[in-house]
Amino acid sequence: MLDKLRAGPNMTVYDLETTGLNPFGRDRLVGVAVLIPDLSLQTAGDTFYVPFRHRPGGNLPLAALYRLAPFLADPERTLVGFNLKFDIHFTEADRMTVHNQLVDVMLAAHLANENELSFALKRLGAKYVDKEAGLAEQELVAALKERGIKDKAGIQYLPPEVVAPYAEQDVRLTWQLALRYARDLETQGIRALWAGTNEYLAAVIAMERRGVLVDRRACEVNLAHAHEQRAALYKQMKKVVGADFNPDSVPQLRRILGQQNTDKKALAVCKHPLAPLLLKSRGWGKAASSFYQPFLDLADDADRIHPNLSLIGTISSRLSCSSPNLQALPKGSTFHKARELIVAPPGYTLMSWDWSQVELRLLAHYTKDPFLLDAFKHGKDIHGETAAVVGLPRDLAKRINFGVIYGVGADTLSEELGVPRAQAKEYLDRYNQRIPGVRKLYQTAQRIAARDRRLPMWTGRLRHYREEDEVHKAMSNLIQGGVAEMMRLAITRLHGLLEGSCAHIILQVHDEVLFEIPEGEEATWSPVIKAVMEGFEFDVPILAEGKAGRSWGAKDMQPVAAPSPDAMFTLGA
DNA sequence: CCGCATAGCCC
DNA sequence: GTACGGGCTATGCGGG
Repeated sequence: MLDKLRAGPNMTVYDLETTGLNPFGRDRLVGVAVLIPDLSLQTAGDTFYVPFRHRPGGNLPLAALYRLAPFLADPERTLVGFNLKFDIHFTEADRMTVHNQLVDVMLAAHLANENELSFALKRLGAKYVDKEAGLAEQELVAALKERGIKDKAGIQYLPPEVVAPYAEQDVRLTWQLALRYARDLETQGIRALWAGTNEYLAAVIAMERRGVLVDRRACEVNLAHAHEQRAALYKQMKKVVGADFNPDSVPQLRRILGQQNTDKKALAVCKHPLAPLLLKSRGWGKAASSFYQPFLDLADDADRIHPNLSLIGTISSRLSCSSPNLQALPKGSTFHKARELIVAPPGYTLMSWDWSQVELRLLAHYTKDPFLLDAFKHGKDIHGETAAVVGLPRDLAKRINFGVIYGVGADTLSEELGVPRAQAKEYLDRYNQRIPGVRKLYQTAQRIAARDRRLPMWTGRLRHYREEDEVHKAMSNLIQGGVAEMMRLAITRLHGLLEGSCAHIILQVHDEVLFEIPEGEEATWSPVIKAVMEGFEFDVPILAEGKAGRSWGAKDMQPVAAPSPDAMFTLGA
């Protein structure tokens, strides 16, 4: 195989079998499937399956695995795979570094159609390559079952010759899909975006691998405290109710409170003596079960959490985040102290950089509305200006500004603002009268989406519309997707600039980037980060603000003195 | 065991 | 009459 790798094209199709799903824990690769493609397309290419950790034996020594290392480290070579994040994490768990150019077929599938019901290799294979693409896996599952193994994680207990046909079919499917999507994306005119998202993938893989450091001791203390609080509150609530009950059961609460709605908003105005206790109990419960406990469960031996950052998790091209969802950590309240648990390692500072009102700025760019352009070009307070022209308090204006991006209607707005429907309608009418560009963009975007069944973001990325009833989201998609594309470009650029240094990107939260910066290098990197994040040529300036501290918690973070970078980096528009 | 409903957290 | 965009997770509950 090594000879053929050397003699063949500078391209490897690569797929690993593993003992499980967690490369940051105890799971390791079991075998390596490789396809050496025939770029003339005369043949299907040669496939190999090399076993290393099968329990029945028949393995090659790990020394043979490391002979792949030079190929994987070669920046001139291309690595083709399906969900390469997975394969690369496992490759690196065996202390090999991947510096190939990446081509991820799963990302192509998402670019081609973000509405795809499943992005599983077998499903896409069956749909676009071969109806029987699932057969090899069925045989594999049957072989597992014969041996009383219910989980695919048991693949290591099968002999290599049983696994090989399955593993080799996966690389074959991957390659066939790669060819199929190359044509598809070419037809759609978005082939270049595939290269762009593959570069971004490399940055995301690095973020996941580094992960974030959690303060384990503080997690344990907070968890115990939350449990104590919850237990004490239950005692009080039991007295109020007069019997045992389950505070997590909505049907029981409905009976006790005598009302249908038991959510936070309803409880806030509920006169029942149980309501305030229940609110507190839920607060502590949420903190314990959604944040403190998962942090402890998911942290590795070095107290680092490696979240799953999915590039196919949203239709808008944002990242989604799971295990845990670090994009949804509470910003701070009486109960939740989750962000404070994300801390800087010794010798480092955490830095957070976020864009200021970036969605509204992109909205200004698209609408070209004089009011919005003027406000942002002259650094005015956008919510204050909106309040002045619409004729309402600033905090309500702020909420209208967020609402219009989503295409808010009078009903929702009246609920949101706590004013009568007629009043909300009046606000919206006045908004549209004084700032007419937004409504116009809403209609234009919707018209294009309905007519073409697709809508391009400013980078060319497409949002595809299957159903007519989705096109009302067009403007929102355009703005949210547009910001996500800005973030993709900024992160890709920053990843390149930080490579080889001791400063690292560790997380991205839609319009915010979190860094670990070595102490003393803050002033070195701040201008670079600021310049990249502000380096967009739209019709209004794009601004980024930095904060730094020992944890991600608001009270630990201090503003970073804002340097005025030259326009060293431009990401176009 | 799984899907749905409800609740709650984020941008 | 329609109409607030995009996510993830925990828990309970009812059907199979």
